[in-house]
Amino acid sequence: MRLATWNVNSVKARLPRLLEWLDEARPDICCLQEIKTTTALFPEAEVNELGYEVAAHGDGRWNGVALLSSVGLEDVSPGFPGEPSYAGEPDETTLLDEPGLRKPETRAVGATCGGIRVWSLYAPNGRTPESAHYAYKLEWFAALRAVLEGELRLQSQLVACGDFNVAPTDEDVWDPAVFVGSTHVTPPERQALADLRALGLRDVVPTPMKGPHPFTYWDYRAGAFPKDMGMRIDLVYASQAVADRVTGAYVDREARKGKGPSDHAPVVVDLS
DNA sequence: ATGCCTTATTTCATAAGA
Repeated sequence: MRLATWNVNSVKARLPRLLEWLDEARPDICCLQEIKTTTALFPEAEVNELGYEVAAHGDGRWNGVALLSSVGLEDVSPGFPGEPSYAGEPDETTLLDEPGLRKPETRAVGATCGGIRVWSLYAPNGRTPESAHYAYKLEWFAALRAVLEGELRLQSQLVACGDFNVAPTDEDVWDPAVFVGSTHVTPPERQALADLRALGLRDVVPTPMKGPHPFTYWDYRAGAFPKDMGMRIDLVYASQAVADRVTGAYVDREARKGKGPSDHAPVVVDLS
């Protein structure tokens, strides 16, 4: 079985690249992040053509996640219980469940696919450590941890993957000096990842197809990709039972090349 | 060659990304 996760940075803008990649890499389960469209406007028919069922969860311009599966898609969960809402100042665009109660952003979708509980996750960015967005990011990880802890009691086959927006170690950024004082590398963010691993989740570190670091993201600007100025922020956190099945994992950096790429590359994991 | 930002929307400017 082949599992993949990819922050596509708009499923509409990336549709030709996405379809081409799915056809070539043939993952059985594919987690997508930053679809940047609504659930209703997800290009479901095009993906169905390739043999995938779709669970999309998006609300418009920002964020949005999806799960594609050719091995079944059951017990779909758009978002998770206790998922916090952004804690900053609301404005006229803020989505409300009811007056005064904000809806969570569309950052998680879970489903059971081929006997594995799978989560496609897009963690908040955090912006700056002083920002309300940063506190929200840490709250979001804490709420996620609680949900995964509960699910792991019932389901040994589980994988939480996606864009975690945290580089686990200094080895996972191209130049740690550049990130001093920035989000993605602070001790509390790294502790949030450590708290997930403490549940028994294993970081499935992929092989970089070139260079020493398995980076998954390179900024569009300043020629970051050809210079390999990247970060490893797209992660596959697998339960021990899934980790025991891993036969290989790699970053498909070919997908970051050429015309109209996402700024993230897919992470591909093969399971026995 | 891997090649110097991109996306959707409140569009001819802005906010956000990490």
